[in-house]
Amino acid sequence: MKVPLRIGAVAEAAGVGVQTLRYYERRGLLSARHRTAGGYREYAPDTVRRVVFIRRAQAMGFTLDEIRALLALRVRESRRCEPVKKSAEIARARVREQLVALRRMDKVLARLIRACDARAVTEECPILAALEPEERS
Amino acid sequence: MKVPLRIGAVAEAAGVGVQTLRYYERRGLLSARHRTAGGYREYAPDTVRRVVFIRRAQAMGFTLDEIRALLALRVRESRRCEPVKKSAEIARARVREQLVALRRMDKVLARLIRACDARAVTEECPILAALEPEERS
DNA sequence: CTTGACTCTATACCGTGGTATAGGGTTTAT
DNA sequence: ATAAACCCTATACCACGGTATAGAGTCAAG
Repeated sequence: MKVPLRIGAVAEAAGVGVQTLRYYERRGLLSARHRTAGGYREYAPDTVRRVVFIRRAQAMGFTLDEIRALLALRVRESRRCEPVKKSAEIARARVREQLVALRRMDKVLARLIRACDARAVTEECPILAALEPEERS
Repeated sequence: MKVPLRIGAVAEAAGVGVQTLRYYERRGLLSARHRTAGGYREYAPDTVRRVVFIRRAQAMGFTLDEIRALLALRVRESRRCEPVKKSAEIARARVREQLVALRRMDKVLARLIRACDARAVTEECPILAALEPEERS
């Protein structure tokens, strides 16, 4: 693998598509330091690390905008933890909110599915009944 | 409130926007039985119930496509529970998958945030460090 | 110097569930 | 008869994170 890398090599090494890298560039998460005379992007080898960083942060629930901020922090002030921690706390709060909503859904669905099994043959489907506005409650 | 209802009355009664109702129509969840000479949609009063049904099902994690199927089932064979139950089980499986992923995210984030609090002043930010591909592990 | 693999920009499109806007027509009360 | 309030279609746009396509140019090996 040669230095500097071209977009295809970076993409393959990081396990993403080339379109994705250009998309990250548009979103401000990535930039090619140089271009060849013909306009080809040339990347330093540590660009691959940067892309892997992005994918990992995504997997943890950070948005691309948040990751852009994290990357800026990483470059500019790697010893100050506070802003990064704040970002992580925001991401975690979002995650926990979704957890609460999903747990509620899971409970309701589980209950309805059980009701289906328990119902008598002549009764209405309990799931559909539960979705109906009370018709003659 | 007159019968038949116009789109604005249905929207208000169900607590949604008129655009949303037209959107549901395009998606096949709703249809106006008649039109006036001038082309206005006219709805039966139980359309409001139908829309409330849709919103409730959405709140439980069904997609609009799934809800369309539920509505068809509701009309055609309200005593047979099986296909509805199957739909609910698919929805629940999706919910549980997301729960697993989110719990994992929550754990990782919690650990990293704690690590931030625990670290010595001279150390690198543990969150950023965790996102890095191992540089010299 | 040609060929094939690669790259470039620009633009459109995907899914999801809508919302907003433009430019018009209808209904109903006064 | 007119004006307010409502409705119509069609189209574009929003977030989000990309993917696909068209049409052109470039690079490297043989």
